[in-house]
Amino acid sequence: MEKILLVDGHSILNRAFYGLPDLTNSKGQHTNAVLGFVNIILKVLEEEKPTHFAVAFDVHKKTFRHEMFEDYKGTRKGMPEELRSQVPLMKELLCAMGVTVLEAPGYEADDVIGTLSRIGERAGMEVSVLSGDRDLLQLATERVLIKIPKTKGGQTTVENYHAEDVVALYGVTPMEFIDMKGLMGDTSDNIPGVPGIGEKTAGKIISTYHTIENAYAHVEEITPKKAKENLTEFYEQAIMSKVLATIKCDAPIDSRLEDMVYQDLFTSKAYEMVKQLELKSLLKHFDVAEEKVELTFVTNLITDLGDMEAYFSTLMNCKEIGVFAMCENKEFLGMGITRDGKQADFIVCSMFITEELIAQRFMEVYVKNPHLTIITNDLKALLKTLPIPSEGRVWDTSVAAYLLRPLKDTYSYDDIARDYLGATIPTRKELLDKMAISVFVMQEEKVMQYLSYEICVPCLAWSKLQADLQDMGMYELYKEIEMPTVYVLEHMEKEGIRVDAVALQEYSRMLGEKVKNLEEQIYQEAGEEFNINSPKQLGEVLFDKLKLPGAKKTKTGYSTNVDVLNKLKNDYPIVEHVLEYRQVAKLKSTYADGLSVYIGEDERIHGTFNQTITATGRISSTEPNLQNIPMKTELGRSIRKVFVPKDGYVFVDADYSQIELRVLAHFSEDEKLIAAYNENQDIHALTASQVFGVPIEEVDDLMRRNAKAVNFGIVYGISAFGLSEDLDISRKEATAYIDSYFNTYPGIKMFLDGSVESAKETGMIRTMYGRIRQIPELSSSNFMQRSFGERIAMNSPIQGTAADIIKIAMIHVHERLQREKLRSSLILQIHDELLIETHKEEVEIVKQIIKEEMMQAATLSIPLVVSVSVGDTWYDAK
DNA sequence: AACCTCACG
DNA sequence: ACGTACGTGAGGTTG
Repeated sequence: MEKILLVDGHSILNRAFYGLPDLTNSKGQHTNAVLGFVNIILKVLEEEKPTHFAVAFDVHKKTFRHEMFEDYKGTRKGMPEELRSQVPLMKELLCAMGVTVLEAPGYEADDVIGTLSRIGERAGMEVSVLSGDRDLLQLATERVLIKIPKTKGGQTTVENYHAEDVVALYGVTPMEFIDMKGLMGDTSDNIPGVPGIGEKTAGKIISTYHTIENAYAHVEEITPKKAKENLTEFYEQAIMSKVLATIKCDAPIDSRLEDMVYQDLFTSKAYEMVKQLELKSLLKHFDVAEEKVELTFVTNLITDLGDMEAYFSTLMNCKEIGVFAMCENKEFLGMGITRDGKQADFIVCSMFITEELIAQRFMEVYVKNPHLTIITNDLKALLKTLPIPSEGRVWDTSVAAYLLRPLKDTYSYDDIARDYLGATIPTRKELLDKMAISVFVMQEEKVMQYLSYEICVPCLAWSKLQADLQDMGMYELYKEIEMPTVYVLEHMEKEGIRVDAVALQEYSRMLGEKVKNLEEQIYQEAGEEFNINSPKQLGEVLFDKLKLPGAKKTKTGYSTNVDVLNKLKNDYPIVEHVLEYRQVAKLKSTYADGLSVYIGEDERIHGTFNQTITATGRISSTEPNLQNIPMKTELGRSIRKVFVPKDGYVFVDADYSQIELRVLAHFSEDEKLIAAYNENQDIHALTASQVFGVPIEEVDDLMRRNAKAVNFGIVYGISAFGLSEDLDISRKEATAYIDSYFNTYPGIKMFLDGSVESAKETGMIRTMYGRIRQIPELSSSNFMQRSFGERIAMNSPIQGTAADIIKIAMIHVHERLQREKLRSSLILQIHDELLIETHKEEVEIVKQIIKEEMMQAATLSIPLVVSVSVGDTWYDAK
């Protein structure tokens, strides 16, 4: 028998939207509702196996119902933008899938579905209706099945209702269901009903009298009294409500049933759209032979010395090869190479095939074959064993993928394969779990599969990545800034920084003593022993037991952070001691003890610098983090005394003066700010003078401090709230500061507004050197999310450009130190600061180089100012 | 694993 | 009315 499935488009899309977490593609388009919709209909199609299929949508135009109630459906006009933008996409995708999309001007989707269900019934079909809206239950008959999806514990199940099921559940027939609703009303649909009659009373009345009219005829018999009175008084309204609640079954339908024949949804048109939307999980449904990427590789083990020699000679004729250093726990096990992206060759280390030999042979080939291009997904790792010189013939796919989508958290081969080859392949974890790679397991199927992926995926994906970089105008950024940066970071990691382990231990011991004393004192003041490190226990002691004022709540309990405690510390000694305890404990655990475990045999710490982490283009530092070594307090700062150069060397440290504000001055072309920088004025004092309207010589410390906070706030994407929190002033005052600031520097206001505006248009921001960052938050309907997006749009071009500039400086400094054959080395980058371990004989030249290269890294409309200092420890070199 | 707190730019 | 300053990483507690 023929069967038609009718879907209530808006209600299902709505359910999908609220049922799924937000999902955004790389262009900033929200896609969660579309994905959820498709998943629901696929499930139902599978269940129902209909012969005909159509989806109905409301036309967003006033219907006659609006004329009766002006605010009718008022609740729906609040549809969030993230959902609204998905409605046309959904219709388009359905059309691409060959599904009939029904809309009737002046009629709700309900009416269209009602009409079609009657047409289907009359044509002798079975009818199934899928909707999230229980109103549709009135359409149920013996032949019309209403299906309502329900989410239970993350699983979507569908409830099915024929006429008898409606009777069983509500005690009324589907037709009576309308009358029932006429009585009880429905706030979400703005159907008034009769006051004082809810679901229970309505059910009782209708199951007895079957219609509102009949109930009215017997109104004297109705109980309770209240219902009787109200029905009498509001009878007209009840009848009107019934009309409103009635789904009309006479809507004009353009399409014919024959047009609604259900056929294969996975057309090539739909495939294109799903790909555009980046709904990866749907791609598997498409059977597009040429597009469906099957990634399987031939593997080949090379364990014989002669075979290796022969293999390397074949590389003399190669153009592009994929390379992977097979390592485990910093031990080199062999080299993986692919010449065509189809076969993965493993050169395995042994007694005869040593790491050095592989590296030597490989380098020979690289030098002799100038057409050879090397592609890898982690160049910095590869360079640890293969010191390939940077000649513009080496490409890192993870860095390329990072530039294209800097918000992703990983760029593993499986990410690259999915995003650039359209292939879903198992991750390392899925293949190996916790298994370690060794030469002994290298012949195991899964290990070989894993290695093949690492070797071949970058090789296959490179052309697409390169094209995308070019399309996005980032190829130069990639080639001239990001790739050279890989080499500098690798160099810094290899060099490391020397730490005096004995001095560090002494520092830790000293801190330990302080911690002990503070602990005892705090216990005494609290009258009990508790875990001071536990915000929960601390909060209870301070605010419950000792009844201190100013308790602020977090999600889980009292807030005990510095801002809260600082306000109390002058009145309560215990609070001051807790603050001191916190500071000392942090120094001991994170820095003194935390750092000591990283000191290697060579007395040095070799941290990791990450290039594909931050959203803005900055570098990050891990294991340990060398970019957050204390500086602000003397006790903390003194840890820098244990960072020492090797014998015969000193530290030369250079940092940019206010690079972000200078970038802002350049971008905004604000005359006053530019003039101030050109005259090398004290920018915070000047800002204070302008904002507070006093002559510059009368600016006091507090005014300058406040102005400085405003300047910072501007760079962060100013908000009155943030500034008021930071300065502990009222919102009103903060607003006044900001207004005054923008009056002083109108160019800045123009620039920041322009940044937000263009970000809203394009969904992304761009730095001076073309780096992008997508900002999906900008299209959020949530005020907080959207405001966050706006602040990102103001801050990221500035922070990102500063990050670009220091990368350029690093590259130039490093190259000059190398080119001039100096013994000095760049060893740290802390966002606007570079640290060079400098041979004592090279101090002057290094000072000159670093200053010059940092200043000249970018040409802005104002000078880049760099301050340089020299010292025997990092502490002294600041 | 999530949360809080705090170190840096 | 909403409730945050931008970008990070690490250690500790808690469930």
